Amino acid sequence: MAFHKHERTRRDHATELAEDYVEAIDDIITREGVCRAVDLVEHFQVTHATVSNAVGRLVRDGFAKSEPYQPIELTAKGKKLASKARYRHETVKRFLRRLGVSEESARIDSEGIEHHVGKETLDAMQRVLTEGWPAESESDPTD
Amino acid sequence: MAFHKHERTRRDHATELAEDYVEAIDDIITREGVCRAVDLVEHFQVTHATVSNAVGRLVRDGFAKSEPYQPIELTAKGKKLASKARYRHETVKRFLRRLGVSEESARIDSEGIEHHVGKETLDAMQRVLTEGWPAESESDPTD
DNA sequence: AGGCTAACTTAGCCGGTGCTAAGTTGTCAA
DNA sequence: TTGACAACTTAGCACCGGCTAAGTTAGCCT
Repeated sequence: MAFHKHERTRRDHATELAEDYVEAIDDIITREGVCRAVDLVEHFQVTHATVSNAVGRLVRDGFAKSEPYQPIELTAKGKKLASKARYRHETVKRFLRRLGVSEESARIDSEGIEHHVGKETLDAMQRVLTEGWPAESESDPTD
Repeated sequence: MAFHKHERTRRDHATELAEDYVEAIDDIITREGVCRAVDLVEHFQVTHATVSNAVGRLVRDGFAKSEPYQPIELTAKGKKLASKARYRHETVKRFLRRLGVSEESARIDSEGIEHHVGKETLDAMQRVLTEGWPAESESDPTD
């Protein structure tokens, strides 16, 4: 076990914003061709100043490239993080839909949940989506 | 819908720490009789100063009572939040276990996830725990 | 060319959550 | 009783992620 009891949760928080941003940037580039700061302002409903700071951190951490007044681009590292985040996001959301949760709730909850889902949980959700629900068992799981 | 696209997630973050703390305090009181700051230091693996700050915020926000060098107590409001948090935590964790996730992963992931689970999702998880998996359906959910 | 407007940046503030270092208080044992 | 140690608080720092206000730049229209 590489983490203390709560270290994972704290580490998640540190990268949450970065994940949300690269995911949004990637989506916007796909949809619009390029991503401007103003698109992120719209998407996250925050001010230009906030976006500017956040993008600055992305650049500092090697996730994005940004020249003043130019569209924002993702580095290879950023693209990789974006696709991982989107996969998680989509999987969680589709799983919640399958669980019977409404589109609206699934959208909202999956945004919060996606950052806290480890590989094992994600795989279990994916398995449900491709193979259906696990067998009912009354007692002691073995793992 | 009362929330902007990302407002819920942001609002969740604001209360996360409070929830984690009241939940821990409640657990420790149940287990040990009283809860001292040093117990929280141990539990969260942070310094005394950090705990002191955090408890100060709990007191300020009406969740806890604290006199210097005395055990920490929860207000009615704090107890209510604690039991709500614990219910969510337990439900999420048991649900993950049922999904086939290991004890270790369920423990870690449920800590992160519990704060982002809305009523509808929580109810759906609870339903699985009491009534088993929902029916398989191939197409268009209606809600 | 000049000027307007929208987009963007920068500076400075706040609160939250972490830290270290230093000071205070309570308690127990000698 | 007093001295040592553990528990706790306080002060001060840093970073994050919001904000407002003010300044800068790009692009377009006349």
